[in-house]
Amino acid sequence: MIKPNIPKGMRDFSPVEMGKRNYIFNIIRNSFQKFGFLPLETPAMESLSTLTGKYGDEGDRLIFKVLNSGDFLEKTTLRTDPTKEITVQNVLTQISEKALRYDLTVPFARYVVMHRHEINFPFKRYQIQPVWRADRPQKGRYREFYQCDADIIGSNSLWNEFELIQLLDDVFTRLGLKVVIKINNRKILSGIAEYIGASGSVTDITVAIDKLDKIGKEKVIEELQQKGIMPEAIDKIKPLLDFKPITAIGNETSTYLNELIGNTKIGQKGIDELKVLFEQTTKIPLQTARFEFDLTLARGLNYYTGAIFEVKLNEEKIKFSGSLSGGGRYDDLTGIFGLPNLSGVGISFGADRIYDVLEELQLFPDDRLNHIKVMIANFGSDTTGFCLKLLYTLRQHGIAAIFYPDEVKIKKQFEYAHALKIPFVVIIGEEELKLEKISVKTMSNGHQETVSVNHLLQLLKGTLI
RNA sequence: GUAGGUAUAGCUCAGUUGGUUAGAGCAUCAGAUUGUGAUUCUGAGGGUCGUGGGUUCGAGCCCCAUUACUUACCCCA
Repeated sequence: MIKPNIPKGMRDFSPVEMGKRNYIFNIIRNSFQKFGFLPLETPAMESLSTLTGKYGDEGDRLIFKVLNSGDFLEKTTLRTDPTKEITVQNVLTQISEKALRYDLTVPFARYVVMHRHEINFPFKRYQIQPVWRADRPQKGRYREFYQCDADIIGSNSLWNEFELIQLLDDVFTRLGLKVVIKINNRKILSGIAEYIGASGSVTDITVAIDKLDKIGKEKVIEELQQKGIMPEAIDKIKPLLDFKPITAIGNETSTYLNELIGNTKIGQKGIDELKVLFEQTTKIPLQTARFEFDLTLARGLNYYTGAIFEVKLNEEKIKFSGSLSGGGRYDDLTGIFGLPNLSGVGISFGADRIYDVLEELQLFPDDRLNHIKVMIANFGSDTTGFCLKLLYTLRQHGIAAIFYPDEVKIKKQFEYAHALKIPFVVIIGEEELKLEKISVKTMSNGHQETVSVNHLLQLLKGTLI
C-alpha cells in the first residue's frame, strides 16, 4: 500500500474551501469585466526559452522545469561530446525544453507577439490561472498558487494606471479589506541612479532599497557597498532612505524629489507621471483604499519601467507582511520576442494570500458558500416517484436540489443535510402522499410546515418570508 | 541555498527527575428516540509514540542519524 501524499507546497481544496475561493475569484472576475478586460487563458507549460531570463537569476532558479519525454538521456551529446562540460545549465538545456509558467505576464507577452495581427490594440485582457514556483513554501507562500492578472497593452496613456488603481480599490472594497495602495515610479529611481553616476546599477539599487523596511537603513547601505556602488553615490542616496510614505505631493516633496534626481530627464518624467495620478485621485477619490507614494518601493521584477504598485493590508487586528497585489508599467516586455515599443501596464492579485487574510479576519460571508438549497429525504420506493418528479420541478425552476439516494434512517438523512449546511429538507411520506402536500423543514430554526408544491417553490425562491 | 522548531488516535494536543496497562477534547460508529439535524446522556472502535540505530535493568521522554512537515532569511503573489 502506498501512503497517499501530495508534493511539497501543493494543496487540495475541499468543497468548503472552494466555496470561499470562488467567492474571491467571482469578485475579482466581476471587477475585471466591469472595467472592460477580456478573458484569456494560456497553457500551463511554456517553452523553457520563453521563461528563462525574464525574472532574474533568482527567478530562473525557481522555474519548475519539465523533463523531456522519451529517452532524453540517449539524445544528449554530453557523454559523446567531451568539449561540453557537465554543468547544471548544459544538462538542463538538453533534457528539458518546457516548463510550468512562473507568472501570467510573460505568457501574455508571448501571446501578444504571436497574435499581434489579430489583436485590437489597446488590448485589455484578464487572466485567472495557477502559476508554479519551486520556492520553499512557508506562510503565505505556495508552490502552486493563483494569480489574477489584468493588463492593458499597446497604450502609453497614464489613464490606464489610474484605471488600475481604481480597479484595485474596487476589488478590495468589495472584499471588505482595508488596504494601502503604494505607488512609486521606476523612472524616478532611474533618474536617481543616473544622477549619482550609477545608471548601470539601477536593478542593484532598487533591490537593495526594496529591503529597507525589512532590514533597515544600515544594512541597505551595506548591501549597496557590496554591490560596488561608490561611497559618494551612496551619500547622495541616503536622504532617500529616510523617506516616509505620503498621501499627497506638495511643493516640499517636489523640491525634495528634484534634488534627488538632479536634472535628469527621466527622473523628471517620473515625477510628472506621479503627480498626474495623485491629481486624478483627488478629483475622483477612491472608495476605501489609502493611496500612498512610497519612494522606497522598488519591486524585484526587473521588467518594470514606469509606475509600480503594491497593495498591503492596512488592518490593525492582524499582521500580514506580504503584498496582496502588485504590478506596474513595462515598456518593452514584448521586445525580447521581436515586437519592440509596445508599452503595457498591469496588476496581479494574489488570490491565495487574500484567502488567508479573509480567513484570519473572518470576513467570508456565511451564505453563498453552500449552493445546495434543499434536500428531499428518502422514504422508500412508495414515494420515490413523487420525489423524483418534485426534484425535476425544483431544478426546472433553477433551485439547486438533491434527493437522498439511499433508503436509510431519517435521522441519518437529517444529519447529512445538517453537515452539508443545506437550509431546507423536504419530507414526503405516506401522509404527505395522501394529502398531495409536502412537509418542509427549515433547518436554521427547526420550523416545519406542510404545504403545496407552489408554496414550496415560492419559499425556496425567497419570495416568502 | 542559510538558520531554527516540530513529529504521540482521523484532527488538535497532554504525557511529571526515564518506571508497570500511553491519555483528553473534537470527529466517527452504535444506542437512549421505528417520521427529524445542531443541544443532552450512555457505550464502542481507533496507537509498532515519523523511521533506523545507541545509552539503560527499563525509553514516548536522553544521545546520534535519517525522513517529513513547519517558521524565518534570500526572493516573491
